[in-house]
Amino acid sequence: MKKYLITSALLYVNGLPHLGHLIGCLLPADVYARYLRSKGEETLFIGGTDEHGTPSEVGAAKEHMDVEEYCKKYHDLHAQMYRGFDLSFDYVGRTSSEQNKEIVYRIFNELDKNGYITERTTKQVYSPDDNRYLPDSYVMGTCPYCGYDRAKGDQCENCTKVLDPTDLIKPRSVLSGSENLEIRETKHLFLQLPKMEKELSEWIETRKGIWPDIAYSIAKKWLKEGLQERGITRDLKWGFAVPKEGFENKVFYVWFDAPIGYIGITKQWADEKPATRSFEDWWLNPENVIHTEFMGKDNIPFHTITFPATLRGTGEKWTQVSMLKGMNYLNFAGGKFSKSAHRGIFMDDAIKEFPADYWRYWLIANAPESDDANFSFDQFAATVNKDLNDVLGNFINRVLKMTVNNFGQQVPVLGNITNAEKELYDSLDALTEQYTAYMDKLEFRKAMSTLREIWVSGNNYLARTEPWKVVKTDMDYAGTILNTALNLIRLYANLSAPVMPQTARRMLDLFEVNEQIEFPVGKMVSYLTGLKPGTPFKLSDPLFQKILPERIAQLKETYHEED
RNA sequence: CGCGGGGUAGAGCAGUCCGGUAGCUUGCCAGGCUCAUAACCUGGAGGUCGUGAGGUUCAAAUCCCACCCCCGCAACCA
Repeated sequence: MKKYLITSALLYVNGLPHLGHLIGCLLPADVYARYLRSKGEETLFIGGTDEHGTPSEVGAAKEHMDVEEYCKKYHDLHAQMYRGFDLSFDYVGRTSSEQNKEIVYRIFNELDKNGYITERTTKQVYSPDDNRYLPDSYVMGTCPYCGYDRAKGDQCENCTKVLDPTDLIKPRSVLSGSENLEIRETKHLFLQLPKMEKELSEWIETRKGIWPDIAYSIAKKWLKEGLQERGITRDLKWGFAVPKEGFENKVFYVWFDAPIGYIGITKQWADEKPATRSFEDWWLNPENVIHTEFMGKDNIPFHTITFPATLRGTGEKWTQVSMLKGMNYLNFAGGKFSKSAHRGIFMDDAIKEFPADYWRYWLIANAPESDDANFSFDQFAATVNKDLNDVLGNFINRVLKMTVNNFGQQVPVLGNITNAEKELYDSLDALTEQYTAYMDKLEFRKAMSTLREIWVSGNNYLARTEPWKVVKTDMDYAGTILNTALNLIRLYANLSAPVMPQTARRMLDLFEVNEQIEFPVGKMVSYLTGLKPGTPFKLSDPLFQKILPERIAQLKETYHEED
């Protein structure tokens, strides 16, 4: 039996994650992981924070903290928010861990041995006043082409020309504003991607039609333009020291050690219980592991080109990515979410406003799969009110109350079934098969639309059988209808659990059965006759609450949503 | 002519690969039902499918060409 390895892109530790990060990788990965587990598949779900690099050093300085302390602080905050949203990671690790260092060194040494690492001297901007080398984008100045005075050293945002820091007129440091800059020569190590171009190209070709278009086409684009050697070291302090003579005072570039972090974090997980776990089972076991990666579209080149090249270059049999889900961006009120400007909705605020499942359902049902999507409170409220309250919540409520009023607080006896039940079974067979197919293909929007259809089919069944009338003439059949409807609640719990784990648990716990979540497969009739007659159930408050117009207006104001 | 994605009812989307009477959700209107969270079920109105009195075809949202608009990316901000 193959087993499933699921990784969500490691978010940069600087600052707090917002809804865009949540839907970009964390949440879809979690839904998929929960789906697979509930089907009984052996699943390992890995996540964590990406910590090395200039932004961490700068961020730490701003908060007058030691870099390590700073990263720990934000790592812990991230992890706390992941728990708040019920993200079921098996381990939330760190790219700065000892385990990752070990793997990074192992991979680097293999690459070096195999001739994929070369040295080259480059010119780099050094700022004595900041006491550091500056990445190109940390140098600002006047664009020589358009005269824009806030052009960055890698590109002018005004005229879009690609620049070198040395092109800028009156260059200055973004950090200190100092114009006292030097160009220093510095030696760096480069990964020879061109050597692997052909091999990568052939492999990517096999992913056509399997990966989403956006992932395949971005990878193809890079290959078409021709791969270039890529620097994997930096002149920084915060990072893994490069284990090579002459480079001891340099560290690996974040994009070299970040994806390797998936492996390092798996080792962190394994090291907690070395008797029963090993990272080799997952990462050096390509024949038996299906690896699925989730990421935002900006991450696609690194996951389709650089990271696979890094693993291949070692000559070892690392587990490579099988399926890759690249998401577009979620925008807020027509603009972008922004960490630096703190614009949009951040995960810590979101969880204070509404239960995790409200967000989880809306985000997955509106996932930016084919294009960038927008978040607005009007749409959010409309979906929560209609799908969750009216269609699902109200169904559960009406069934429970009707049963209590006619049969007491227990599941009535299932008597003879009629065409109405047979047709319900048939339609649910078809719908759940479709739902499963969409989940397998990671087509989340379509999966949610099908799940909703499944919920609607319950209301439809009641409209057709009219149990409120039947109770007056035929209590046996009325019991059969309500037995079926109660079983639907249990079925819905199991089907909805990957997206709405808390709600699903509450639904299942209405019945005193003490069951685990289990994803329904095969013929639905067995799931619709599973509750034993006489099983007691609870009445509970409605599962969801509507978001009223005043609340919407208030939220728009609090979060500065523009119309 | 940098590259990629997108432009389909008021809103949000599917359909485009493999041409064949334009579909879903919401909103709106009407009817049904009255068990339920003013909920549920059914029906209806609403679109010259970005533009081109373009091309191919018996037939184009779908294929080809040109142009326009929006979003993102350009390898040192993850």
